[in-house]
Amino acid sequence: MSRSSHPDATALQPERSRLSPRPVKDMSIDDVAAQAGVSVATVSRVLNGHSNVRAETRDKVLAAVESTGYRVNELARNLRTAESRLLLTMVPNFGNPFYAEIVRGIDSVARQHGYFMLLCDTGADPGRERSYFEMLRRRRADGAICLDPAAAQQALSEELNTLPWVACCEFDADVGVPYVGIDNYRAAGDAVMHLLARGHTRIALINSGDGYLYAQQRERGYLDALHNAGVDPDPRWQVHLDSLDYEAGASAAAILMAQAEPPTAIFTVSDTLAIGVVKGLRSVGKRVPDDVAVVGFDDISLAAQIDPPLTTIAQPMRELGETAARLLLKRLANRSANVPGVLLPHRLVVRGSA
Amino acid sequence: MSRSSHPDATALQPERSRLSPRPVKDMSIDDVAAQAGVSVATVSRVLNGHSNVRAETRDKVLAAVESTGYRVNELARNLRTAESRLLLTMVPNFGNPFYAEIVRGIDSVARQHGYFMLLCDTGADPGRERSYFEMLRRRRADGAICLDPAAAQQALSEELNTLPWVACCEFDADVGVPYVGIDNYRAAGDAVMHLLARGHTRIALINSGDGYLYAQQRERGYLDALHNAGVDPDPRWQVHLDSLDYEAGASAAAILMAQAEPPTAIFTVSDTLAIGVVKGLRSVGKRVPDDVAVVGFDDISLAAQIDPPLTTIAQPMRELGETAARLLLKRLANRSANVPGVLLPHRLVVRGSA
DNA sequence: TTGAAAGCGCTAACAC
DNA sequence: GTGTTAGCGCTTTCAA
Repeated sequence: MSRSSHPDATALQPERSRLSPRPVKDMSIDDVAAQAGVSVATVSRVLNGHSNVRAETRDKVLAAVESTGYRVNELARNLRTAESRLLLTMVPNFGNPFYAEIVRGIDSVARQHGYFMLLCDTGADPGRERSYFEMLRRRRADGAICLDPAAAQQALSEELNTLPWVACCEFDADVGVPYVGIDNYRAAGDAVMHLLARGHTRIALINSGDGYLYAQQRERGYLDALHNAGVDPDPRWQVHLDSLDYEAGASAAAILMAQAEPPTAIFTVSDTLAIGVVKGLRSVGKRVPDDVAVVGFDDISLAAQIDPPLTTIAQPMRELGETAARLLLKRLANRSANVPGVLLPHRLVVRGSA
Repeated sequence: MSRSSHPDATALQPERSRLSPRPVKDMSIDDVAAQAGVSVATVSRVLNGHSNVRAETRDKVLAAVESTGYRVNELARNLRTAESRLLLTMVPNFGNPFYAEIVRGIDSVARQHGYFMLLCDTGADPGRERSYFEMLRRRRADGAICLDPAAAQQALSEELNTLPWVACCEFDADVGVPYVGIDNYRAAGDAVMHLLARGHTRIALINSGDGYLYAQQRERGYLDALHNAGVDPDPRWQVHLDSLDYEAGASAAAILMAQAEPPTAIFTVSDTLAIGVVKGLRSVGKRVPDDVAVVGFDDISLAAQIDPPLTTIAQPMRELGETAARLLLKRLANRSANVPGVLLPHRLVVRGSA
């Protein structure tokens, strides 16, 4: 039986008033039962909001709970009900502000359904990632949402398929794991077409490592958009970075501009990178957007704050998180439910940088 | 007899790799014991690395674990050992990059000691905060680290004292809860003295809400530093904000500059605010630092990236987190241990903005 | 409407 | 070194 279908037990356990002293030892359900003069079964029923309890009995139990300062031991409850009510969220790097809003979306849906969310920083390390999936196998968590790159690929070769998890942002539609994300190919195309429409043809791409599926998809979107416009992309303008942080973007931009024929526009697969690019450009004396236009990706809250404000592809981060959580919950509720993959819309946000 | 050892079981599960068949049903320690021809106690000993097991027996058990695909059920283990091995970390807002590195520090120490860390976003809401403390009482978590403002104050009036938690960054030394933080009073003084040394006397303070202890401490540091220099602080230059985000800083700066006698320097209690201030200043045509100098607080990684790079007070964020985790672990190991309060050093980092 | 009792899967005495 | 067994604190049949 789902606990969330009943009134929250918290409501039945009011904060202890200052008048009633703290229990000397930990109270168990037996103590409450003894105190109320009923059986433990009845206490349990009251705690879980079952209706088949006489009002008078319920009051006795509640009074006993109050006077003993009893708190349910969820360790015991979890064992009995065989669920931990914990959801894992795996992110490659929670210092990256892109994830913050997604995680909020997940958290809010999880809480609404009586789950807690455990945020796990994997450092995009498959080893750590696996250690978190291991938590699922050990019943420490009921399910997981993975924003990490490696998992989707590993799911092909391992029995990760059978575990209750969903992919968010990073996904492989062929792998049989429920997912939510955006159409990275088209989003990248939109960014490039915006730059083309502004008259740019020497358009660089600053990408993350190839380990990321989205990196591959956005690269194809970039290349195809260029081809469709009859522009021949210069391979020297495509750079892959291991890191998404500001510094990485800054130095990549400086290196790009040191070329004989430097690009006049830079498309970057993340806003954090783009912010670094703007700084890097400035450090070599280039103005944005006059000398070089910059387009980012994600639309983190910072994007509108920098100088110049960043033109970028907005991802619906909150919805991404909420949707991921809903898919997972659906899967948890019914293990054999056919949970779909879903693609959410992106949006080009034009600001000052391009 | 375990069904997965039957050849047919594999054939019935085509989606799994044929190399390592997974169990059809969940294996328990009894299944492993049966498979290995030993008792459950022996299996438990092997699993927990006890030394008093014959090597030969150990191998038998390990082989049985392998062949059954057994995973320990930590729900059961937790009930038996009466610990969840989960630590809570409560932050008012995990979108704020200031917390990211602290949380990393906590996480790394926790993991080293076999604990998982659950990150909780309280939104600085005492209600949500209490619901997390409630998790402690219900044995869902073993201990907590709180970076939230309200807890310290509440600890005075409630029996929060008796719960296993430590305060980080936001603390009240009088409250009897172990804590780690910096000397906010002196740090603010250092920032103001730097500005004074640069010749400023019209120095504004953009502070957060009074609910934050650090806000009060930094305000006193600011006021006293000014007094000590014989400067009379203009009350119109002290603003309190509900929010720490970029927008809040931007509009506060604009309003400050609209005064008849606007300040020539702004000290801000957080880098995020300071970044907003720089943008707000720019939007009303003021140059930084030529027209107005800006000093931030925290030294988040972004601080060095913006234009101009931010002068700020650096907090040792990683160490703050690591120390908090160690204090908590110490308290958990020995409930009656006398866990101290600790103050870590801050540092003025001079960059371009002041 | 209530109670008695059987476990959930594990660890740790205690016995051999 | 290894096995037997008694719980950990709860939920949930099943009977009354």
